[in-house]
Amino acid sequence: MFKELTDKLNYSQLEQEILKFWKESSIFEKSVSSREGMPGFTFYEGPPTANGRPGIHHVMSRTLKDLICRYKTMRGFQVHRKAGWDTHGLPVEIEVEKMLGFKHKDEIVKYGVAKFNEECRKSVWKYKTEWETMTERMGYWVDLQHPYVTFENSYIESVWWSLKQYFDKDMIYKGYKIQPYCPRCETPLSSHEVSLGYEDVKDPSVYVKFKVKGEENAYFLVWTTTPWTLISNVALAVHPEVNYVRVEHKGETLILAEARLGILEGEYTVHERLKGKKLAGKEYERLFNYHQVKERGWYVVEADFVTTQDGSGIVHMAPAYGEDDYQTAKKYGLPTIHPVNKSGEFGPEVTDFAGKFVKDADPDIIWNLKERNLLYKKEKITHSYPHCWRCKTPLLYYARDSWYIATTKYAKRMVELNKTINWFPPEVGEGRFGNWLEENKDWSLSRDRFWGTPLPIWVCEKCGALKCIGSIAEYKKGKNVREPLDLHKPFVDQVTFDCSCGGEMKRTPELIDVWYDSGAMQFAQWHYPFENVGTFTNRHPADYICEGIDQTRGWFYSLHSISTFLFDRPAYKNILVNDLILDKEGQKMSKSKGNTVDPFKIIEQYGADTVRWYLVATSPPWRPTLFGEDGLVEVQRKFIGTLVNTYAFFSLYANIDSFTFAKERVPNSQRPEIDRWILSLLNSMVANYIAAMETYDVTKAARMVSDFTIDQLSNWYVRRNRRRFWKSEMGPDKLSAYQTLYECLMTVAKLMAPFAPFLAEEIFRNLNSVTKKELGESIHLAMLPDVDEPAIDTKLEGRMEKAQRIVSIVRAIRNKVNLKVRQPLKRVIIPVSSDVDKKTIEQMEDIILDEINVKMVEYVSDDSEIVHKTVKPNFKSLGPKHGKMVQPIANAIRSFGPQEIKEIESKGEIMISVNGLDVTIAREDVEMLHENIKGWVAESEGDLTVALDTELTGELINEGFAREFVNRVQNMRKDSGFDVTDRIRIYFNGNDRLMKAVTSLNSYIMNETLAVELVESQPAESHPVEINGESCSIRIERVKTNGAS
RNA sequence: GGGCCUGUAGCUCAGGUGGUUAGAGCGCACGCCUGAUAAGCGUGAGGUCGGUCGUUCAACUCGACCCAGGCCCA
Repeated sequence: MFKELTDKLNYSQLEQEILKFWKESSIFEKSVSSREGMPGFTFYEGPPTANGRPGIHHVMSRTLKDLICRYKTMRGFQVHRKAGWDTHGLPVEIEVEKMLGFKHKDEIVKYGVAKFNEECRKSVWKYKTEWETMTERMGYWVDLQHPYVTFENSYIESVWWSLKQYFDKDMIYKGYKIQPYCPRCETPLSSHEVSLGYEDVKDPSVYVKFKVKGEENAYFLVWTTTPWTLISNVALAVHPEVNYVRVEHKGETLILAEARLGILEGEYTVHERLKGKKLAGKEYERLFNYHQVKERGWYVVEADFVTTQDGSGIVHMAPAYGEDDYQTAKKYGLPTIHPVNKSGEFGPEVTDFAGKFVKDADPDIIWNLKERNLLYKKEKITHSYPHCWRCKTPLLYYARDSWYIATTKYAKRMVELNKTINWFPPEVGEGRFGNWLEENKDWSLSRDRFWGTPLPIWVCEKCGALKCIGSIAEYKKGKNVREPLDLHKPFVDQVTFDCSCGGEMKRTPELIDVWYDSGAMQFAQWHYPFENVGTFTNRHPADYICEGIDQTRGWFYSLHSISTFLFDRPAYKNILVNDLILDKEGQKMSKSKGNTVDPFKIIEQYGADTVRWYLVATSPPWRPTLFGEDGLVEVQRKFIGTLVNTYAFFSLYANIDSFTFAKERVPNSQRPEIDRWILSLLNSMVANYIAAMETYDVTKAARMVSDFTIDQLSNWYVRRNRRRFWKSEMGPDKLSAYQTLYECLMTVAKLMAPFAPFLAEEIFRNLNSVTKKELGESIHLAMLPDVDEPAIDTKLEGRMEKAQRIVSIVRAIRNKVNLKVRQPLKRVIIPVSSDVDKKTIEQMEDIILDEINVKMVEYVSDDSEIVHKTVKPNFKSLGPKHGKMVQPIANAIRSFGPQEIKEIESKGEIMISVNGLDVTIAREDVEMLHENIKGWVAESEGDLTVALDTELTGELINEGFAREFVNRVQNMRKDSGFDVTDRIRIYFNGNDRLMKAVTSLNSYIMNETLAVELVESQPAESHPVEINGESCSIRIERVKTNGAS
């Protein structure tokens, strides 16, 4: 027996049962082990950061990861996928700090770094459980039993090994970097944290005069919103190509960009116009002289980043406090002045403002300038400025000591190798990622934190020599190595080495960027090169990775950068990028807005299949997806529900008929046309599906499966063929019907399996448990079917489409003239232009007639008098031939009457004169339309026209009554809860007209309703029923019989 | 300020090597069909295919510019 399902299925419960089956039968493990010896397909898991609960967007990317892996498995690949956890970094530290109630970095030191890191290590697993639960529940198959964990010694050892490769080639150096920094928390923030804390604030907007050296009364006019950085000014920057002017204004000479003259208040006279590059090198007088420096400064430099969008077109440079400033200073060898301590206060040497928090010193500095007549004007400006998301302190940009990887040295190679990667969509690879590589900057590697992979560089206190440790073995040669080994702070900091100079080498205190951790997973996940060298060789690069677009400059980059340097090849071959999930209003989901979606709740409510299908089918992954529950309801009702119903229909009748697919497969050639049609469509779909999947167009693939299932399989094939299942005797025709529907269901299940693995499994197992046609115990061990090329008959597909269109036209006519489909009609008239045309429709006649409840099709040759034809210009063919003449010619064609049309049909062309020119119009230059048929109700759609004979004879009316009668009886059967196979007795009574119809067609009625007897009576409990305006009463009762059918 | 993406019906989305009549689903109204279907079908209302300019016989489609939204960067 096939297990019977209903569409009232509890999907969540069903999924739980399937999860149990997968677990108990180790199906995931078998899906890998059963492919031993087959070609490999490697997936790299981007490790989730373990600092928060999984969200719906994680369900999205995990669905995409999973479905490609399942698909490849079903195509015969052995798919390797190892789970991973990103366990280091500031996010973890922040969680722990919150837990311990810390507000300052110092508190961690006081608390003890060892204890703190121990808390971090524990904190990670708190979230891991939730992730694992979600992963499992949604059906994401990844090897959770053997994950890579970035804090494990073996992982760190691999990371160290790779850093040493860089170090040995002289690719790691120490330099300065401008970093956003919270002076209150005394910590630099990552860019991600910075983006959390933008707020609109009012800042001073001041125009300052810098006196030009050697010129009387002449000043550069300079704009800034951070007056406190003026203490550290060392240069002014102009754009070399921008026009600057020297103006006479209120008795002074000012220099500024011509485009910014509008900022001057009052009259001015322009004396000179010159390009920025002409100003380069000009010296000016320092505003403040607190610091002595060696380097030359205080002159005009050229810089491309200068704009005339705001300010004066001359930019003040304080290399310690701005990235652009810093880069420019490096280029020109300018001095750096950094008089601010770690709390954001001026040092004692800044005598006038010493000890003041820099932002608070702004008004004093402005006052100071004003007194010295160096202030042009002062305003307020509102702009968005980053704040610490924890304590709301405005962030400062500081130059800080930092270790770098010289990625710019191999950036070109990264660009080249990127071109060999298949990006989906391609524009992310070319644009966002490609441009990023083109503008590559050295990788700032170090972090001044506690919980992370320590930078394995030891520095000699005496001679400054550097030593990079690349393995645990090397590390153990140091002093004070503690067992058990823990390659974290503070233990690594206690280890020292002897320098050849006799000095002692101590570790530089920094950690490395967590992005390096995750980027190293391509080898560190197998502890390469210390173990698994072969595994690494076989599984690098990855065939496939998939993450959110926010990883472009994160993981996508760290993988690519490291791989390019270490292995001179890309880390991944195919990459599917997914965009954000927004709420249904298109707003970003955020906890503060309260519009986030709890994935656990959603999955329990709708089932993982529905959620997965919805996320993939609703819009391409690389486009932002608007998440709305209405969409989930629709997916479940339409696709999932329809499929379950189709299966339920199949199992209901297959069980009645004991169909088990035991008999041999009926060859396609011996199946009825409609079976061959659906099988043809099915195979066409398989071909299209594979093509879409191979280019990672998963949305297209999913949509075609659901369109096929809903429109063609359920609403046409099954509906058209119901009678074959429940009416006819078991014979070749019925067998063919069962086999065809079975094949469709099995194939649909397989195609949907990567996307909706649970229901696919249920259908597969239900089907296969009876037929045993597949060897595997799970659909996820099965192979996708090959395309059965000979089964594809595109002509047949075209014919059926035509039939469907004819049916649709007739329904429209019936609707218009108010004749319901239950009323049989005599004939339809279809004009045909050729024998081929006629034959095409003839082959579909049975289907058409049955569907529209009409007795016959009458074909009229389209040159018949009654067919009213028109022609339409075919621009596709006329255009290239006639160019500019096309419009007048088109007008001439539109005015063709029956004579011209006849001529063009018989001779294949016609000569006409347009604007005095002779033009030949060929058959292909026009589209022939049958617009109407004289004397009939007709409708057209495109090149198809159908007319309906609406005349009703007494006989037809009788038949109409009979069909209505059957309909009422069937409804009563259903309402009474009778089995589809139950025999019944019908008692009925009505007026003469009705009685006559019912009696004359009683065998038809009995046959349709499985009635053994049709009794004319006036029963007491009969139901009053109205049929086409006539009243009658009907009662039915179940009859006991021996045996079925 | 830069890069990329998006803009098609009230909503969610298709479509296109340029061809004159732009589609589907949801929602609304009316009608129909139904012994698998809380489904389906038909009809109606609903579109200057974001705007301008250009290329072309012909632009929703190609190009330039602009506007709006999003993401990333600065």
